[in-house]
Amino acid sequence: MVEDVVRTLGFLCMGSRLRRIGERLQADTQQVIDEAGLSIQAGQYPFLAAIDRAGPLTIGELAQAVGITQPGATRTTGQLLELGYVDMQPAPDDQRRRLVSLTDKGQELVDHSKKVIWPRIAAAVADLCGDFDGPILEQLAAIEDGLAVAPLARRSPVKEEG
Amino acid sequence: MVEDVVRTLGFLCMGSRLRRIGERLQADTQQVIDEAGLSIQAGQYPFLAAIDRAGPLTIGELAQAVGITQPGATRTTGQLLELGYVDMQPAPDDQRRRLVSLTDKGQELVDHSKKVIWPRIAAAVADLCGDFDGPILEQLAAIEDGLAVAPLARRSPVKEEG
DNA sequence: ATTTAATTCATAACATGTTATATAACATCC
DNA sequence: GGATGTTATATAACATGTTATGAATTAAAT
Repeated sequence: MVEDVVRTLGFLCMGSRLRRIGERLQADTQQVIDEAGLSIQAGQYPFLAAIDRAGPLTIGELAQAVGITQPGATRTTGQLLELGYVDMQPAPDDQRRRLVSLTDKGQELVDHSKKVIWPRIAAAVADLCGDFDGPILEQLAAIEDGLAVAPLARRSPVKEEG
Repeated sequence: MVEDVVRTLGFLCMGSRLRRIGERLQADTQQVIDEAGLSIQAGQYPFLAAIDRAGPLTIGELAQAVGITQPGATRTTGQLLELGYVDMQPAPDDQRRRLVSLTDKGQELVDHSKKVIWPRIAAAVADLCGDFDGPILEQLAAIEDGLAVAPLARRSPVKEEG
């Protein structure tokens, strides 16, 4: 059995490790979704949830809401259009913006998911994470806030001045 | 300003969120590496570190060590070969296995990184994460162990039996 | 008012993960 | 000891993130 270096190296490989765990969690989440017979990707859910919460959003707002870049939001929105879960139309006051809204089918999926799938996923993840003393969600929030305040490159830099 | 749904939804979007933070951390790490004038990708470091710690490893062992699948290990090893940091030769006893070892150039990079870059990155990440009460590395270990014991789909499932 | 700059989304090219599958080498079993 | 299965790696196809850049529309400026 080979040593898990990412784990061994601790803070040094924190980025790789978070990504790795995130990918694993999302794959597991996908399994729950698939077992429920829903045809949607785990990564597409936050888009629907964002529109459900805030009403129709533009591509740029969706990107912000789910925390990815605009081209990623464009692509996923295109997929959701194909699937018939969202509709898109130019904003009346600004032809550059595209307002993305839920279709009836999309709203139904969201409503059903809120009742059946999302609580189950949240409970399973809480079961996985929540039993430890430190409240991990708050820690993640603090990390995100910390990164916004100062990126790694500005933290504990090598002393360059005398 | 648009609400950050991934953050708002908490445990439900834990996978997306960990991935997102991991990507951000790795991008930041890359910046530190670039500023130090080293020509290597952040994601390639764990491979070199694994060989440095354990001695020559096969492709499969590397995949295990860094926690990705074998095709990913094959690709990254190919890149490290191109860069001249590793060398590859068939295992003497089993021609299917390829033993990947550090070249002199690779060993120099590792030695230099251990002195100059890695401590800096680890310190910066610790600065970012370490100040909160819960020891996040232990929590991540517990999450990984928990996933190995039972995937999400087997946690808090919908009651199907009576 | 026409030119210039800024904004919004789309698209291309790339990075790096995945799954599925092919190929070569080793192991096993009558 | 040759057929059959298993294992290790490579490769193809895909998923989903990124950066860089182009096209259309709006805003600003002289």
